[in-house]
Amino acid sequence: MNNRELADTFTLIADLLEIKGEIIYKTLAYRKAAENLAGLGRDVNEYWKEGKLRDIPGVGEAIAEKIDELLRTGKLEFLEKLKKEVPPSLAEWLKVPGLGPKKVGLIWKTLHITTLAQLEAAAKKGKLRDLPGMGAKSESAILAGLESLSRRSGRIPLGRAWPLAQEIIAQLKKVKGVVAAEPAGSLRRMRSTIGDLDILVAAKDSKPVMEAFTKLPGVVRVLGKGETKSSIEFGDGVRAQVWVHPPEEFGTALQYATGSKDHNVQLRQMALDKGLSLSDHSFEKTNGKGEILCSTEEEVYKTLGLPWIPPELREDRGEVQAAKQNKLPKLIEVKDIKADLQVHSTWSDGKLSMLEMAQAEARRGIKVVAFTDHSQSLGVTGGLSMGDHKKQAAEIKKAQDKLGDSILILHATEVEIKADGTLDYPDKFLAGLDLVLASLHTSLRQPREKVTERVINAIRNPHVDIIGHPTGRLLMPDREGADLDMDAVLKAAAETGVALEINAHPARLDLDDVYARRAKEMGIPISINTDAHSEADLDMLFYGVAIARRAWLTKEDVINCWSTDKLLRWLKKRGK
DNA sequence: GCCGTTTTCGGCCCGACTGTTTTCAGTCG
Repeated sequence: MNNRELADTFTLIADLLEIKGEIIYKTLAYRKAAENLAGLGRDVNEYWKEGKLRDIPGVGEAIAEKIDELLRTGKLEFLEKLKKEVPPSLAEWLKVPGLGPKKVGLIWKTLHITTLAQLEAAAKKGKLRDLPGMGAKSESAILAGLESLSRRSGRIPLGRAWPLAQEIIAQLKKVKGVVAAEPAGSLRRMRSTIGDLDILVAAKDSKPVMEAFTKLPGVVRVLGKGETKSSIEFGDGVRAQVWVHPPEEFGTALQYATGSKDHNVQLRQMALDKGLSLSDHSFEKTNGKGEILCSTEEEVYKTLGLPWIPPELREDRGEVQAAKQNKLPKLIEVKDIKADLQVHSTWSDGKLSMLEMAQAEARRGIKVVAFTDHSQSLGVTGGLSMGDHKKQAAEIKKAQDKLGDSILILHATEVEIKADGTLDYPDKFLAGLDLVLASLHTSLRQPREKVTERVINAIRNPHVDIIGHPTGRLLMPDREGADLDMDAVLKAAAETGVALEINAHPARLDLDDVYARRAKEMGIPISINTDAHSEADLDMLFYGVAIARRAWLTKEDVINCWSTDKLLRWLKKRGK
């Protein structure tokens, strides 16, 4: 069982316990443990082997025993018993917007139904409205929720949420009296996937903002409309929520709405230690009268005696401690990136010629571009034969002459790590290229040992410089990555000094922050690349930088920020 | 069920919004 599966198991336990009516803090404990397992960045099996399960935050005696049983036997007696008490299909009901554990429990216990289909049928027959505490409105809300659930497809990729949020913000900024409008929540923290879109607006009068917000184009449902908060749903199931606060409270409000929840818990505790109670409105003095208003986030953190913490770090992963000690990293920024080491041209599946692409890069201040067109076995992309590379080299020479010293082109390849674990070109050939990036595109569903071995083979190849999008996951469309033993992969990378990529394309964002941070801690160089196939793709770089920032990376950690000399020396030392 | 420079028991965020009610429960973030 891997981290994800364990996390899912504990989430299921939490759901079922909540429906059963167990005290809320017990279910919270299971959820907390599940969250920490999912975001661990290290294989739980490692903790288990070392007998250190309880080092995992949120894992105490009872949950450690359950993890142990799951890892030993693949089963959990406790859960099997629980499933007999509470039908596991009821956990699905909790995903219906507007349905919580209390109502699920009530409907299940009184009507003796357990599936979503039965729930829908009951609502349509008007059987829900007579239940205690429910009426015709809650019944139609459940039907609307069921419909909305069928439209939704889980979390929204950042690459979809971000542009949509920018559109909404642009609309809201046009409303009279709006002083500021900003993304908040996981969107502002730049998580690779977002639950709902959170937006914060500063304005004295909230009414016109709420009017404009609930009438945005594409809105199919208004889920709520109040004085300080409203939420809407778009046709594709995406939900957005807006808070409106007066400008003098904007700092506390933005801080609050940005989260994460756990980060905020820490700040509130710090506030209490100072005799202050922190809310989205202000700091209130706990002893008597008086409050401190903050119009900016800087003031909020300053009041707590902290430097401002970048939103990408606010995940309760040690950032508050680091801020206290004034040890926050100076996070990488887009302007620090001087090289793009995975770019495609018309030689394979790119839209532009190498010259056009290099010019587009140069316009964006990039000094080195590596053309990593696909290798021969990836037929669908028009992968290059070794003969093609000779012709490509000639074209690079021509393009370089035209470009002068505005930008340096590297003759590179995105070489396929084939299903049998070998690379798509012989070593001798790879040795002649300026840069070799090796990636998985095929046979991602191989068993863990097999697919891990493929990647490690590539890492151990002396001619490979970078592993591209290491897990192969896709966010748009949603496709899980290979079942890699990331501990083994990171270990091999640390030993050989090969760089691991954070692929900036919003469809990938691979590595994600958790592994990128571990890679940094292990001294593995990171490479952030656009994987651009068109000029528009070049402007997606900020997504990759955002993931790097979430991973606490500085410009020193990322080879794309190095001077051209340093980068070339590094490539040379790697046996080129 | 977890956790502890408020430490082995007693907290664990809490306010906005909605619907079904007449003072509150459930959901959500």
